[in-house]
Amino acid sequence: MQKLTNIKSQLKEAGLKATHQRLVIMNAVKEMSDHPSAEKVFSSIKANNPSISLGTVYKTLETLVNNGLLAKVATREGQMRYDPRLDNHGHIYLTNTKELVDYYDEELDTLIIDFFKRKRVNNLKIKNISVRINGEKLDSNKEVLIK
Amino acid sequence: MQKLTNIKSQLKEAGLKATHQRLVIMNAVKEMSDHPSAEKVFSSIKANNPSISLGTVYKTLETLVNNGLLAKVATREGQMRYDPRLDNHGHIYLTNTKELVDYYDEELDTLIIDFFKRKRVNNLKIKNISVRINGEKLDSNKEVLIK
DNA sequence: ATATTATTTGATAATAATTATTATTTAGTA
DNA sequence: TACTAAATAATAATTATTATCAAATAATAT
Ligand SMILES: [Mn+2]
Ligand SMILES: [Mn+2]
Ligand SMILES: [Zn+2]
Ligand SMILES: [Zn+2]
Repeated sequence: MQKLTNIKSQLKEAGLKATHQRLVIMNAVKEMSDHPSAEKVFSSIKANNPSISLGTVYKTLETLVNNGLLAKVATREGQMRYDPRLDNHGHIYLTNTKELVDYYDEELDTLIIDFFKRKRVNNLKIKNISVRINGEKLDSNKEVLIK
Repeated sequence: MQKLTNIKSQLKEAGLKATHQRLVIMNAVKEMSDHPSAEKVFSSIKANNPSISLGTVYKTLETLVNNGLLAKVATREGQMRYDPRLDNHGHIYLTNTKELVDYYDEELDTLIIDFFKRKRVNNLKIKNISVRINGEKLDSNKEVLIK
């Protein structure tokens, strides 16, 4: 598993100890494509790592976020999810399945960036602008796609 | 107070009993311009209405949302806030002060709507699209404004 | 106006998600 | 291989929110 070696160096680079727990948790978030919650990460790793506690999962995810290795995003219902993609992108939240799907579109990015470039922003330091699409997944077997 | 009479008819129209609690809570959300949490609504009304309980505030806000009289929006940190504005609009979340500020812009709306009109949307029924701006408020006394 | 009744409320308990505490363990270093 | 600061496991605590249910009340009928 070459991936774990890569994660190991990411941790080192961030000045974090490369513990087994961090490797496993970081790897789990990267493998789960739908922005897992802490609970989801916990249950995905527990078969192979029964000794890792839920508290450690929460604390580790927080550490990874604070050190810029993961992003954190709230669902419309207010639950926190973890995102291995660090670049700015949008999300589609499927209200019926609670899936959170990435949405990338160069053109939309440009459109929005250009739009705000033309605006006067008073008393605000913008950190990021994101588009969120809420909707219902129609066929739960098929993928959601906007293209 | 003419406002309360108006709220009363909104409640009736929605098929809800116009209770004192509902009038007071709805009025409080409308008066507080920064999308209050249930706790904030509770503390804003408790001086004049010491008998209204926090549970009632939560349940009433939920009822008002379910009947289309209020909207509900999660902050980036996952807490729920209540919004008296029902039309589709964006929000600016001020991470330092936790204020949630409305952002209206016709032009941006049109831009986004037109953009998605040109897209193929597969297996998804879009309910709404919103733009969220996260940033830091620079001077806590002055207002945030994008124009 | 009063009685009737389905709804709503207040008090309280319960739950869900997350964070804190602390003794024990471990990764990185010497 | 030993040392030590940092991390973890187990557990308790907290925060935000929802559920329960007996008592109160708004809307309707008399
Ligand atoms: Mn708008
Ligand atoms: Mn929550
Ligand atoms: Zn994402
Ligand atoms: Zn708003």
